[in-house]
Amino acid sequence: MRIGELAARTGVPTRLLRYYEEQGLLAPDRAANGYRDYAEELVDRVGQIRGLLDAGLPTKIIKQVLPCLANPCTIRVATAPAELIATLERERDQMDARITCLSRNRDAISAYLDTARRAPAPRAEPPAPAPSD
Amino acid sequence: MRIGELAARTGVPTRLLRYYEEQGLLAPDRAANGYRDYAEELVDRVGQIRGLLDAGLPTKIIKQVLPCLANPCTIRVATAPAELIATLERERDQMDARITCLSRNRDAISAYLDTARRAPAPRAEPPAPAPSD
DNA sequence: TCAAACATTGACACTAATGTGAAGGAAAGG
DNA sequence: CCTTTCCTTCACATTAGTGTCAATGTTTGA
Repeated sequence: MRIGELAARTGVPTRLLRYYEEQGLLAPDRAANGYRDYAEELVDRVGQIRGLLDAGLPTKIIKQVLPCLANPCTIRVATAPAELIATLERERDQMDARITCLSRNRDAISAYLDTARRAPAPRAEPPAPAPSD
Repeated sequence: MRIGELAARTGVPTRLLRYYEEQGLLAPDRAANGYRDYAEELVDRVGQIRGLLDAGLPTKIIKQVLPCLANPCTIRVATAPAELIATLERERDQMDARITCLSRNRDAISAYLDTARRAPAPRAEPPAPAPSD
């Protein structure tokens, strides 16, 4: 499919799809006229890119991670030198840390919301600057 | 304590501590000479800020979230108008999505690492361009 | 067939957010 | 006095994402 259709199906602007390609995250074929030609599975790929970016991973890392996640069944072990393994391990550990931090804070927010909902929302008061507790 | 000590204890450069203050995430007192005077609990606060930033939350949101998470025991319900509640709910949902995405991909990476480790790391081969499966 | 309407291309520049570097000056303390 | 720490301020770096332009390709309808 061409870039317009992919944009429509993923909700990602054409401009951004070209940007991702520039960053090495996508590598569509080219038609004879120079138009990009996206394979069907790139629809999912774009979603995955969006998710990872939104999760805080930089494009440089996503570029390294994507090839390992593209075909879950056909993992390309052959393309994994020790260097990449190390990068992935580092990244996985960072993701673990991120998940932990996010979970903790999400729980804290949830707890706050629970408490706040129990009390009636008052008219806005001046922010209490750390009550002496 | 002064900015240098806080930087030493948190590992966050003084420059960045001033930046966070500029963004409204920290509001240390000032000594007579103009020096910033950080309270003890701001050590933890800085750690929390770093975690949230690394988790992908923008400073603008952290600024709203922090007051609710600062004193887990002394939650300031009074300062939570409906608007803030809505913001927090939105943010919590986004954090949920982020956590889900991160977890999924972390698991995928882990699975890849497991497989890759089972096979000997070969000399780098040309990247297999999506084998037909 | 011709032309208007629309999609795609590369390219340059720009914004917003996070983070750094460095200059120039003032305060603290030996 | 001299060094260290701190102050403000301006500028810069990086990353993700957008705006826009002129040129070319495609589609469609008169």
